[in-house]
Amino acid sequence: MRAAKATSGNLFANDPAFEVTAQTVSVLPPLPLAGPYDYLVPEGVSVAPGDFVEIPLGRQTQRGVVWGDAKGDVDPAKLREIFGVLPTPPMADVTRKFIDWVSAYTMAPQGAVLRMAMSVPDALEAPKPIFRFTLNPEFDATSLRLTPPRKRVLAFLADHPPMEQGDILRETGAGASVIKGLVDAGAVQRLMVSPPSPFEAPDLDIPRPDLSPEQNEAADALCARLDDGGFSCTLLDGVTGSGKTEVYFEPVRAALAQGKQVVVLLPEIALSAQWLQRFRDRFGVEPALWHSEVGQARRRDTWRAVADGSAKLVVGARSALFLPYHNLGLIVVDEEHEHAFKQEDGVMYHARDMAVTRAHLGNIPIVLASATPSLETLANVEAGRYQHVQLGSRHGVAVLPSVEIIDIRQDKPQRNRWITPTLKKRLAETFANGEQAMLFLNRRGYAPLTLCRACGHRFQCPNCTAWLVEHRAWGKLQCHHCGYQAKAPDACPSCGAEGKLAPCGPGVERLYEEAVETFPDIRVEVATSDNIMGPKAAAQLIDRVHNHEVDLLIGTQILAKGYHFPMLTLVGVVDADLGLAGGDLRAAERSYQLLTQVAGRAGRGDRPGTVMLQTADPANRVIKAIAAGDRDAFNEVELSQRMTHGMPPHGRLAALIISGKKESEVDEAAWRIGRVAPRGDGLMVLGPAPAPLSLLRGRYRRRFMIRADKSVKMQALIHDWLSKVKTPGSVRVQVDIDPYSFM
DNA sequence: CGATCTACCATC
DNA sequence: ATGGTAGATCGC
Repeated sequence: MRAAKATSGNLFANDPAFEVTAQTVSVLPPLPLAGPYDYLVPEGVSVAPGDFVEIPLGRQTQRGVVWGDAKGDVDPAKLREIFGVLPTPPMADVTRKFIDWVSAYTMAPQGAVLRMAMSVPDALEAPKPIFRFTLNPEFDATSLRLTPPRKRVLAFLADHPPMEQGDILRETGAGASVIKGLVDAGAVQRLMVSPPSPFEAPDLDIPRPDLSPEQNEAADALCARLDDGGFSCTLLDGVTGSGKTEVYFEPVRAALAQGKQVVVLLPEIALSAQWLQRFRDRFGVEPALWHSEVGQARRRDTWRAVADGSAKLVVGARSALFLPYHNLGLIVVDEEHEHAFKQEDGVMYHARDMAVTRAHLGNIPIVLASATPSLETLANVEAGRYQHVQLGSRHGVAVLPSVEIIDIRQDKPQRNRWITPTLKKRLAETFANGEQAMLFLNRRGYAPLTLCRACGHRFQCPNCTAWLVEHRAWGKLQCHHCGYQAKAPDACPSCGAEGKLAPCGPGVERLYEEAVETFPDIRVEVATSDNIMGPKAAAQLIDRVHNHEVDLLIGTQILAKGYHFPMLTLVGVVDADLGLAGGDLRAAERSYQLLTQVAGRAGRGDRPGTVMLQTADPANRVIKAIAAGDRDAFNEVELSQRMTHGMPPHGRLAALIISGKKESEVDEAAWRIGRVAPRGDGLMVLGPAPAPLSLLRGRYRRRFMIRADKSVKMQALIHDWLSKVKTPGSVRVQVDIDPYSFM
């Protein structure tokens, strides 16, 4: 506990109804309560907003953050005293404002948002001190019995700064008892020091790498935004391979040179080993990483180092936005169009949008980078709210791949085969030239559906409205929504027929089988989230492809990320139509982005690349736009379609998800909510409808969709709506502002 | 009829 | 989140 500071005012001082002498404050614990609670501050202790405090709550001890003045809306007799102030640097004002803003926007309780900023309870404890040893200058050595180990230790300490025990032992070969003996004798002093930050300061003297004139111009433009000071949002827009990363490293360096902290948000950071290498090359150190795979102790150290300002550079997934920055000077959101930035459970927020708000509140610049910017961001550029920095050409000599369309209705693969004759021929040529190829199919497992040819039985997940996917490698049937697994049976569980179970449709495992059969002499590897787990596996795979130990890489969307394989010249998209169906608002946009990213894998070295799209609908506007390489045309059509339907970015969307274990209760609650649905101009409420996954993880689900004009106050509207209905506790009502998933 | 389970409610 | 409480359900 920290010692008391000077005392500040008293809230009830000017209210004659209360004779309260003690200071009172409101404290927010990281719990989904309605809001902060009021507490008394003990005599002699003073707290300020942002302080981390320990408080009694019910019969337990909780931690929370002093949020501000007491609200005074509860009986003063109920107030309890704060236990004390924790030895943690106080949370910055801007962080608290940000949490309030996110809470108001997402309609999640403030405490639920705070929980994301206090995700490491251990970090609030004082860090464990470490001990260092040095010579005692006042010690009279004449009476000391000098053994050889003692001599070595004393000599070592004489020409070194204070050292930790482990280092001394290693360097001198002495035992721990030698040091203890010297300390007891008074010859050596034990100093208690706070542990050094585990994060080295970035090296700002590494010169700017050789950038193209265009890259230099873009980098200077971004640095200028930083020099201007204040909030700005800039879209860094460049095709894959144009060197966006190296460009935004320059404003990062500039912000660091101002002594500020910087955060770079990446989607699926765990797999970006190549990005980290580029980072190391530019800044000479490891950044502070923040994502779900960082271990407990490292998390704690990182949280602390961010809070005390010693971690200057944070690279992380969306949750890194909620770290307790001390002095944040720049935010970068790379691959800003990625849907992985949208959190779909707990507090439902879009990290890119929240990042823009965070920059706004902090009065600092933010850079959004993408080769395929989201329509939302493009609309903001068009409206003049965001600035636009464009990188037109690929860096170095690489040229953009040519895109060819294969009409699978004309150019048919054999039965239960998925590679068309044309693609097969091109693959053969590629291997003959000693080059590499990639087949992209966004479907894990062997086959997406298994059915019985005798009785028509289909294997369905017991917890979800979804088919079980066969994973032949594991001998399992698996649900991709809830993780349910069952052993793949030989006989049909419905009719008992043996050997009648048939896989339907392709997955990457099945494609692998076909590839090996078709090209027996080439080396094929499969890459999906099932076998590439964590950064090490990803790095190893990248090495094997780089060293040309792999000729053909087959995989799902984890291959779409920005890996750089110079010898990869052919990309085959096995089913370009996947993801276009489904009636999802962003299906076309997402498909365009994904296929463009995949196409960007081809021909990044000095050899030109080719992308072949297999489709049953060559006239589709998404397919045509990719083939033509015409992003603007695609976006224009897509934006005008959204406009006519009042969809984002022109209008606003929200979803209500009503779920529970008992279907009848869920239906009842959904019906009652639907009965009092708001109506009005510029507003449309659809529902209740069974969600596409009407049963998910054992919970029945119904959905409402609210579409509103920009002028409608969506949150207030939903708040009023839901306050009119009381739903039983067994039914959960979730609000999803700006939904991305329509399942 | 007491033991156990569960829905609901409050926590400053 | 977490722990308490008042009914509901369970077991004998």
